Formats: sequence, structure tokens, C-alpha cells
Amino acid sequence: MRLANIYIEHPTLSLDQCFSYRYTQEELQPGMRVWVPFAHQRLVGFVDSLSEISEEEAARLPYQIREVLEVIDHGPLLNEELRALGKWMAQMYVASTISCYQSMLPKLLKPKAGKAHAVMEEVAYFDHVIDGLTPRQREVLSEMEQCGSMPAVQYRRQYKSVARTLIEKGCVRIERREKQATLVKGVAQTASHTLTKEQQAALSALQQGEGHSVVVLHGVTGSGKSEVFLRYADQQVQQGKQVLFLVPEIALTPQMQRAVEARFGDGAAIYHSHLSDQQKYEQYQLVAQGKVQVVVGTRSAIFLPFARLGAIILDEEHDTSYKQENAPRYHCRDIAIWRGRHHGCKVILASATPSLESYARAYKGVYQLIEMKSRIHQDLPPVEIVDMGAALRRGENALLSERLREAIAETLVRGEQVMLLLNRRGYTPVLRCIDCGEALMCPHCDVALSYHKEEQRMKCHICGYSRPLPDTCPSCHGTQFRYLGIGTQRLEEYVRTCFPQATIIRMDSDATRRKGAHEQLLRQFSREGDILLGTQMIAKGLDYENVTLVGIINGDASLKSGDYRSSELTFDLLEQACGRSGRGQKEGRVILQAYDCEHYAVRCAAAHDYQRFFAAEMNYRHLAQYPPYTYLSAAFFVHRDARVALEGANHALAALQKQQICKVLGPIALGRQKDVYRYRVILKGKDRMGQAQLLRQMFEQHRRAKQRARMEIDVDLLLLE
DNA sequence: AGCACGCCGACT
DNA sequence: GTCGGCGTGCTC
Repeated sequence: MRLANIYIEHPTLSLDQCFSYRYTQEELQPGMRVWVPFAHQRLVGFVDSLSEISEEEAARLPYQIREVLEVIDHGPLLNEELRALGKWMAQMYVASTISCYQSMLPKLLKPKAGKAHAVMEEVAYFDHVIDGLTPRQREVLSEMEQCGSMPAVQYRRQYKSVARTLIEKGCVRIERREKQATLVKGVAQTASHTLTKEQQAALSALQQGEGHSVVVLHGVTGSGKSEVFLRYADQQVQQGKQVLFLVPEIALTPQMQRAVEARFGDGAAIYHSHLSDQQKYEQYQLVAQGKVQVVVGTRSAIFLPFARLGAIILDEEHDTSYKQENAPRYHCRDIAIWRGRHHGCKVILASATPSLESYARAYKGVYQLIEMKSRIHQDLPPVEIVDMGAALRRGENALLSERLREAIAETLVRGEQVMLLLNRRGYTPVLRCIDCGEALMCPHCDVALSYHKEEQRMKCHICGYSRPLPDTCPSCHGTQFRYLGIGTQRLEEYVRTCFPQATIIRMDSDATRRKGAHEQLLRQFSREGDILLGTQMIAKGLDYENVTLVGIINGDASLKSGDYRSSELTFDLLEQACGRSGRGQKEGRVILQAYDCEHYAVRCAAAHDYQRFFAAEMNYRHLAQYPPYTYLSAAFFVHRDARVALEGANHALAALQKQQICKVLGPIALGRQKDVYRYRVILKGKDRMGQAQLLRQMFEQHRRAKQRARMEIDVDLLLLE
């Protein structure tokens, strides 16, 4: 009889194995979904392989074989490569195979979802302009005129308030048509530069060697490393291969998209989490059909079904958003390297501040290292460190030192632009009662509420809880409060009082919550802005030629996070921020305000000295035996009752006593978040797969012991949050 | 995760 | 007797 070996769609790790079913459907192939009976349920299953056994053999099995009820798909959803990848992920990240398959597929193709896909679509077209429109209507209409048409869904979502009126007035028309798979892309442009000597050298280094290898492309901001990997990609495409460009965030996709489209024009598609399910599904199909040569995308694009990859490029490879935050907690870089090996192609890890892990491997010769040390237009801007401790003793303002204030004034007089970075949103992070000294806390999380002056509310930055300002202190009924710390709202207010004539634009997650606000604020800044201030979202990638001063307000604040990576994160942030200044012909500069001015992360960032930072940080990691000298993974025990969570952690800890694979740290209590308590146990050792296997055993024991806390696993955890 | 099975106390 | 409370264990 013919047997299909099937992964059942089941959320438990303990059922992560194939179950065999008899089938008669001729069309059945590995990679297809089916309906199967399972105990008393009807579940979706994923066919892993097909086999054949005799009736006698079947009779000797210790279980009764049941039948496949129905085949869902017409063709395999996952090809052989991606199925093998899914299995590897399951081992590597201690997750069920089916959950890995699920995270690899766009929603419309996930096991579970039915098979019907939308066949019709509505498209919004620009029609004509009429008189008597409101300013907002005119603005929307001119945007429509520029792009010509867009899916009606997107049109309605993007322009909510005026979408209907414009349709009623006949300015925008909606047409229904049969859904066709279309590339999601923008307008192609042409650009071509001649390479500098250094770029030429980097390119030829890239071209050396055939087959798979991992390359760390370390180039300072503005060194033109994009041009190097774009050329390399171009050559791969010329050879009929496909290329995948990965970027950490959607906000960075438009820039990379423009750069890629300038070179590849119509053959390029984009793929990120903000596409609609239908769009993702279509892009997925286009890649599967081989109709796309080049894709620009975020993390999830690493799972697109390319047939013959010529290169995978991870831009800003050090960025932590390459790590998936929920299970399976994979790192996009690991997946890229796995696929690169499968396709026999290069994986290019590009960054101005490579992660310590990647650079250490390149340094040891495990990866190829290509360095680009000079900027094309200007040298990196000089950085001046202002000791805020000394400034405060001189009676200066805690937000803007005299030095920074003067520099802003000088820059504005020259008609140039300023960026101010403060990595904390809100007005002040803490409200403290003057009488008893208690801070106002979130009722659901163990953090202080932040004061948001604009809305006159207190907000929790963990769970989003918000409440009006208190009249009296909840613990002592005092009526006076002190506002401690600084946030972007307060900085904005202060900068306005210092420079009342300047146009100031604030960008943080409060200001960009509305869809399209991000782009709109940036457009406004490039048109008429004098000062752009914001959180780290302005430190990455922005490229404005007229910005000649970058001010970093609390440059060393992130050093205090207590994380083993805090120096690395601080260095990255400072170095990225410095890279925003002086990108054009004009000379730029940076003023860095900090308290811990002698810290090597601050010193090295100010000197733009990655190598020195790398050496110092590696020294620390070696002493403390942190990555890249070891691997860290963690088990979290989560429950609304703190005792239950702790009991789960202690139980797991007991099971870890007699093993030599790794050191065990913890359990420690992490702050309560959204009413849920979390305890964490960390495993630290040199055997990564051994750790993964150990965690799998822990999970099994946890289940068998009927522990009530939920256990979550994070392999290679990045942050000790 | 469901869902049946089974063992025990409460009640027409 | 029998109804139903929930702890236990299995699922090709």
C-alpha cells in the first residue's frame, strides 16, 4: 500500500514527527497539504515523503493506518530545498517542523488557510482634477496623479478620510478586473558611476573564488559599498541567476529598492511584511515561477522559493531586527548562510559596523573579509565629545549644552540642516512624587509610566497602557510631582524655545504611528525642515546632503541597559548617527553629548575606529565568556502567577544539574510585562547543537512534569532584555 | 491542543 | 443505580 508520511499541524513540540497515512490520490506529492483524521479530529497535514509497504508489514505495525481524506493543493507549496531547510530550522531553533514551515510561507499559503484565493481585484485610478477641493483632497489627488493607479484596498487604507469623497466626485475611479500577478515595484531610473580604486578592489575580491562562501563587506558609511554589491549582483543576473537583497526594516526598503531598480529595472520585486496577504502570495508565485530575477525584502523574504540564487546580500547585517522575535526565533543571517551553501552562491554581509560574531569569523578567516576604509566624497565627520557632567556643573542645560546650541545656530545661519538624536520617546520617562519619592508605575508591567505632554497622559512603553495624569500620588496622596529624565517631546519643546524661527520636525514612533506619516515627515524635512529630531529611527540610512550637523543628546544612555551587548549597540548607534552628517559636498560634523565620555564605545565611535572597538569589545567578551566565544540560549517560563513561572524554571534547572554541555545561569525574574511574569534560565557554552538538543529534552521534561507555565525557547538570544 | 476514558462522589 | 466532576494519556 502507498503511504504518505505527514507532519500534522499541531502546536505541540511533542508531536513533531511524521505520521503515516494510506492514500489513493495519484496526484499526491511531497510538499502538498492534505486533510487527515487524527485521533478525534480532522487536521491539516503537510506531506513530507511518500513510501510503499506491503499489507503484511502494515499489519505488523503497532498502530492502525488511517487514510488521507482530501488533497488541498495542486502542487507542492514547499520545494525540496525549503523542506530540508524547515527541518534544519526545527533542530537548530528547537521548534516543531510544522511551525517552521508555517513561518516560511506567506499567510495565504500557510497550512490551515483554505485554498481559495481572491481572483478579482479593484484598482483605483486617477481620473481628473476639479475645483473646490480641500487642501488634503488636492494633496491626495496629486499623489494619485503621480502614481497613476494603485490597488483600491491600498487607496482606501492610505487615504481613509478623503478616499470616498474623491471617488464620489469622480476624481478617482475604481475598476474591477481579474486579478493578475503583478510585481510590486516602483519606477525604474538609470544611474551609473565609475568605481573608485577601492570599490574596484572590493569588487574584484568579491569575484574571486567560485561557489559558496560568506563575505563580510566592512565599509564605512559613504564608502559606496552598495555600488560594489550591486555590480556583483548585476553580473549574477547576467548569468541567469537570481539575487536577493535583504534589508533590516521596511523604512530602509525604499532606498535599497530605488538603488536596485536603477540597475535592474522591471525585473526587481519587493517583499516585506507590510504587503497585503494577496500581494505576498503573488510575489511568492512569481518567484516560484522564475519570473523574478531580483528581490529586495525584509527578513521573511529569505524564504522565497528561488530556483538558482547567484547571491544573497544582507545589508546592515548587524541589525537586530534580522532576528525573529517569536517562535521559531530564527536569525535571518543563519538562514541566508544555509541557503547560500545550498545554492553554491556568495552570502555578502555588508555593514559599517559588522556584528562581533561575523567580524570575528572573518578575522579568523572562516569568512572572507573585504574592507573599504575611505568615503567617496568627504572623510567621516569630526566628532566632538561634550562631557555633560562638566557642562551641568557649569550650569548648562541638560538637554543642549552650550557647545551644541552654538553649533546648531551656526548651521542654521548657513542654511544647512541639523539632526538631533535622542533615543527615548515621550516627554519624561518618569514621574516621581515629591513627598514619598514613589514613581508612577504601570499597573500591568514592572516599569514606570512615561509622561506624554502632548496628550497629557501617562503611557506604558511596554504594553501601551495609558491613563490621565494623576492628581494625587497613589501611595501617599501627595500632590506634587517631579518630572525626571528627558524624551523627544521635551527636547522638541526646548529646541523650539531656543530656535523659535526654525522649522522643527520630530520623528519617533508616536509621530509615525499613522500610516505614511514616516514618508511624509521625511519629505517635509527635505523640503523645508531645519532640524530633524528623533529616536534611533533617524539614525539609520537617511541620506540628506544638506545635513551638516548631527547632535547626539544622550550618547551613552544605552550603555546602562545592563545587556552584554550594550557597548556594541551603543557603538553601532553612534557610528550610524555620525554617518548622517556631511554626506554631500559640504563638510559635516558631529557633537556627542555623554556622561561616560571615557568609555571605549564612545571613544571609538568618536574616532570612527571600528578595529579598536572590535579589539576592546572582544577582550571583554573573552573575559566574560560571552558570544562570539560562546553561544547563549535561553528558556523562558511564563505565567500570570509568578510562583507557577518560578516553579517551572526551578524544575527545569534541576534537570540541568548533571550535564557537561554548558553552564547554566539563573533563574532570574524578568520584569512583569502585560500582567505576565517571566523567569529566564540561560545556557552558555561552546556546543551550539548540544545546547539545542538539551533544550529539546528540557521541553519534553517540562511537558511530562505537567508544569503549568508556558516554556519558550530562544537559541542564540541576542539581548538579555 | 482536543477529546475520550475512567474513577469517584452526589443525587433522583 | 446513574449522572457528571475533572485528572490522565493518546493521537499514524
